[in-house]
This record gives sequence, structure tokens and C-alpha cells, in this order.
Amino acid sequence: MRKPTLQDVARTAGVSYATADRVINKRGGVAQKSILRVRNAIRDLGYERDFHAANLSRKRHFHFRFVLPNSDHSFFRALHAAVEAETIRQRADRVMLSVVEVPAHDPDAQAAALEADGLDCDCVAIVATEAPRLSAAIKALRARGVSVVTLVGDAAPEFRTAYVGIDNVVAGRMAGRLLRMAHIARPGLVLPVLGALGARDHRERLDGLRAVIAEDGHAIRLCDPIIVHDHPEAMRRQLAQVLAETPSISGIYSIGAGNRGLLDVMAERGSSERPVVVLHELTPTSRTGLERGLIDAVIDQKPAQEVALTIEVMKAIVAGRDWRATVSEITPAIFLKDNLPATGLAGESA
Amino acid sequence: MRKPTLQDVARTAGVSYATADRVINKRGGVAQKSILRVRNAIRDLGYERDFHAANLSRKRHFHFRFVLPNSDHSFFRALHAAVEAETIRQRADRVMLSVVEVPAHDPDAQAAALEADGLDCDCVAIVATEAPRLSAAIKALRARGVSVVTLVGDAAPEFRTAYVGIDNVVAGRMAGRLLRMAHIARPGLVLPVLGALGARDHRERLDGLRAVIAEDGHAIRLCDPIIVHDHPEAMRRQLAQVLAETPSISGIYSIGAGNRGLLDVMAERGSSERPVVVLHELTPTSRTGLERGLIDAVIDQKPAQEVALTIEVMKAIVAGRDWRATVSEITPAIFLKDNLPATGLAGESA
DNA sequence: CATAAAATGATTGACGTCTATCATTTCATG
DNA sequence: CATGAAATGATAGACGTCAATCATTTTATG
Repeated sequence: MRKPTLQDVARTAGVSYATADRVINKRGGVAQKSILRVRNAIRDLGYERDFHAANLSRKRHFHFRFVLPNSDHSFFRALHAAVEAETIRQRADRVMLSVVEVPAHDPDAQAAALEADGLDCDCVAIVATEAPRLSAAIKALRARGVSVVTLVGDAAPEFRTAYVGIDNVVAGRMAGRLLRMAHIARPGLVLPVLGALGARDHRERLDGLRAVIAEDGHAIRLCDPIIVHDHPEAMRRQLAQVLAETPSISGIYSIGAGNRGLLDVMAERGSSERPVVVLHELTPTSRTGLERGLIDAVIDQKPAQEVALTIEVMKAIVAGRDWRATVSEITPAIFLKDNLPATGLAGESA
Repeated sequence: MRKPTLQDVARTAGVSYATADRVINKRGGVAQKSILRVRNAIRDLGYERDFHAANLSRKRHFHFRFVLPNSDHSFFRALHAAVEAETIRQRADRVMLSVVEVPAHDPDAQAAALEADGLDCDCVAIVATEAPRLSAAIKALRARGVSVVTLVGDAAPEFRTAYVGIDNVVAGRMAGRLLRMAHIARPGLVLPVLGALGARDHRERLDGLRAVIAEDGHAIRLCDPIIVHDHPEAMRRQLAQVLAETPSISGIYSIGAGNRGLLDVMAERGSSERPVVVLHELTPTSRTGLERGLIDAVIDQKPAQEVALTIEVMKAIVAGRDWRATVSEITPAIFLKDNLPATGLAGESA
């Protein structure tokens, strides 16, 4: 009844432990017929290697490095915190995590970080910004045998091994869908608020929004987006101005950061008079906004889960397993006033 | 630089391995001052016991049993599938999972299942239905040293050790919030559709809905709920009738199952003419409904995650750890047409 | 059939922990 | 200071695997 060991396999295959070991560890020098007998025994017994014992014996340990933006935006802090949290639990599995901080949205700094180290770790995860120099750095790392996983932001699809993150077009579509629900049987005017114009993820979200709104036919129109550079101050100023100029705005989709400014503007209005607001990332700010009824919905990419999943993918990569089996894509979550998770990291791991 | 072992701890504490071992395994017979020295060494070195090596040595293995409804409702099948999926990965951690099926909503059968076995397993998880007999069975099991975890459905809060599942009041509130979003600047009439009247989870969801709708003031009214006993046929018949009698119904909240019937009724209408629909659990049926635009939102309790979390809690319980540290509550998810996860089990694990 | 090459068996010492046993040292107490 | 109890040390075998060595058997080849 107990779990079979390699000893059991060897016995039922009629070979020695050494031969069975040669087979499962592909050491070579084994006759074809012996290989088959061992394989059959493995199948018949339902043998599975005890990975923990194996790792113990191998004294294998991995070093994974996270290259994260040093931005003080809440989302990135949450990412950072998630890595810290995982550091502890992963230690039990013999994997060490370390974090390098680089200036946000600075591909050159990112590339420099990859070029600087890379020798002393087995796999790198990076919040990437698209740029030729970064692509080159990723390619070079890969040539040195260090795989790169992008998370949250993707880059160099030909060279990085995997991407963990949400589909930003989907995220934009979700926002559009919510805004459509809020405009049933009435016309509307929706204002998209962009962070950076160049950022691909922001463009994708905008595309998603446009697609879903277009499907609605004619009742909802879109304003020209305003660009606030992820800054609360710019958000406050520009948003107040646009709302004053165009009082018919009935919905806002804030695609990037700087939402503290948005909350301020909403707080100045009667809550029944304000437009419907959808924005991104569950942060202390957006949480407050929901609780106070200043905004309606938050689309969240679950940073803790993203980090956990990234680590699983990295493990699969360095173990030579097919990491695609591991990737259950990150589905963005929707938070309303009523389903806010308990404070603390909502680190649903598992 | 490598992870310290108990040998290292003993050395820096200036005691023998045996004494360090006596301390961390609480075997007694150690002088207070030695205990302190070992504790300090553990702290200074940041020693953490290698659980895998420990389990290997102990040849500890656990047997957890799931008592699940044998209902063929998709949700329960998903639960069942999630347990199967976990069975494989948990084997690596020396825990065996087994499933017992009992008739749905039958507390006596549930109690019988608990009374029958219970001897050959270390912890039981059960989708519970409230009833005195079941409470007694859970109490008896506990007396025999077998902890019971309820999942999805709770019962006997005094006797079961933990509950893993969603807060159904929250779920109802979420539905209410979505329906409010769909009634901005227009009046509405919302029809709640109940499964069983007696089921506590359904009552709680209805309470949540009522609370949020009431906060809205006056614009939205609630119809008297109809009760369809989770049956597609009853759903189809009754729903068609009520909608015919009361054409002003602008929103539907289906609290239980039988939603195939609901889809049929919606399909007969023009998609622009139908009420807004919110229902529960992402199943093939509800998925189809979203894809075809027959319904608007699905509130899902993520069965795969519930199962994974249940197992974590059970592990913590039998290991004598504080399982409360493990429980990150299950936050219900919202699915729209646009964020449907790839088919297959959306098993976001570990 | 002799010989080399290939395949196999047997065994050993790790890895970090648990559990147990037995010998030795330290301590309090009369 | 003698005595027994308490505390400590030392050590060994297991858990399931890896990695290596060396001896032995089987097989192919001329």
C-alpha cells in the first residue's frame, strides 16, 4: 500500500537498483530490453520519484533573481512584498530568491542589471519594458544558459522563455464591459485616462476598451484620452478641467496609475453625480475609493499570484520540465466595494 | 552561505546534536539554560527545519478524506475534479487523498459517511448541510481525534475545526452591486431566483442582495423570489411565466443552480430586450451563457482554489500548526464575457 | 574460442532529520 | 563526599535518492 520506491521498481523489473537508477537518471550504458523492463515496472507500480529525497541527495539549490522597478507605486510595492513573502516559503524547497531594483520604465537600467549579474543565478524574472537594448541583454543571458521570464510587462518575445502576467487587451475589454453594464438603456460618454502614451500595456488596454465599446453600437461614445503620466497631480488638474469642459462625461476608465488624484476629483462631487469609474490594481488608494463609494470597480492582476506563478514557471524551466504545463494564465480579477479581501497581502498561494 | 542544519545549530550553541534535537522536538530532559542557548543559536543562524528531510525520516504520511455530494451539478463535478487533480501533486508531499460520495443535501447520509470510516484517515473535509445528526457525527469524530473541515457548505461551527468557502452574504452583495451598476439613472425591478428555500447559503445570498439594493434608496425594487429547486425545467417554466406576467423585470439574480433553463428563456428574447442577469458558478452552462451574451456576470467561488486551500488547512491542522495563518479567505471572483479563463480546470495552484 | 566491449550488480557515503540506546558527566541532597 | 537523579554526549540505523566506484557477468566480434 505504501508508495513504491526505486528499490521496488528494480525488484519487480528483475534488475539491480543500480540499473534502475541508470534508467531513470539517463546515465546510459543500459541494454534496451532492461530499459523497457524498468519502464514497465515503473508503469505497473505507478512509481513516482520522490523529488524531496532526490533534491536532498543532490543538494540542489536554485537562485532566482527578480529585477523589479524601484518605483514607489503601490502596485510595485505589492509585487516586491509578494517576492519577500515567497522568499520564506521557497527556502523550504531549496530555492533562494533575490531582488534587484532598477529605475522604472528604464530599459537601459534593466539591461544593465541583466548584464551585471546573471552569473550567480539560475533564472531571472524581470518586469520588462520593450527596447532593443533589453532584448539584446536577454538574448545574451540566454546564450549564457540563464533563462529569462518576463512578468507584468513583456519584452523580447523571441528571447525570453516565458511571460507571466495578464492579457492587457482582456483587461481593457473587462473595463469596457463594466462600463457598458453601467450604460444600459442610456447614452454615455466615456473618458479614457492614459498613463504613458508609449507603454504597450496601456495601448492594449485602450484597444480592448475600444473594441467592446464599439460592439455596443452607438449609445456610448469615447472621448479622446487624456494623458496624466501616472501622476496624481496631473490627474487631478487635467481631469478636473476635462470634466468641467465636458459635463456629459458619464464614465471614466483610468488605465494607469496616479489615481489618488482621481479620487480627489470624485470626492468633490456628490456621489450620485459622479461618472462611473473603473480603474486598475487594488492598492490602498483604490481600496479606499471603493470603500468610500468614489469609484465603482477595480481590475486587479493579483501580484501575489503573479509572483507565485512566476516562481513555479522558473522551477519548471530549470528542472527541464515543460513549463507550459504549469502556466495557468492569470485572469484579472474584479473588485467591487463588497468583495474586498481582508487587508494584508491577499496572497492566495498554494 | 548555505542553509544551516541542526548540526550547525548544535555547534554554535555549544551543545551536542542530541541536545539540540531534544530541544526542537520537545523531548524534554533538557536544562533551561541549554534550551535558551539552542533557541538563541536558532535565531542567530536563522535556522529552519528542513521539513522534507524531516518527513522523509519520519515516514509520515497523511490520509485526508473528502466527503462530496454525488450530484451531477457541474459545480460539484468541478469540485470532484479539483480533488483528483490535487491527489497527484499532493502525493509528492506524502499526503493521500480519497473521496467518498454521498447523496447531495442529505445530512443523514453525510453523517453516516463520517461514522463509517474516520478511523483510517487523519482529517476529513465535507461539503456540509446543517442538521443535528451531522453535528453529532462531527463531534464524535473530533472526540476520536479526527478533525473535520467544512467546505463550500458549513455546519456545526462549534465542532468542525475550520470552514473553507466564500462568505455568501458577500456573494449576494456583489450580485446586488452589479445589478445596481446596471440600473444607474433608471428604475428597475429585480427578480431573485432561489434554489432551495431552506438552504442557508441561498438565504444568505438573498440577504446580501437585499442589503445592497436597499442602500440604493428607491430606484430598484425587488420582486418576491421564485423557487425553482435547482431544476432547469422548473426554472424554465416559472421564469417564463413570471417574465410574461411582469414585463418590467429588468434584472435577475439566480442564486442557485438550474441555469440551463434560464439560458433557454433568455435565448428566446432579443439580447437587447432581456433583463440583466447575474448568476453563480462558472460551469459549461454559465460559460456558454456569457459567450453568447445571454447573461452578464457570473460569481464564482473558484472550486479548485477551495480544494487547494482546504488541503493546506488540513495539513496545518494535523501538523499542529495554526491553520488560521494559512487561511487566506476565498474571495468570490467575477467573470464577464471577456475574462473567461482558458478551458480546462482553471486550477491556479500553488 | 579468445578477447574486448558492453552491461549489470553490489556497495558506499552523502543529504538533513528522526528515534533510539547507552555511556558519561553534572548536579542537588543528605 | 557518596549517591541517585538529571542532563548531556556519542553514535547508529533508517528514510529515498544521487553519484560514484569496482567487480562481475553477458554479449558481440574476429
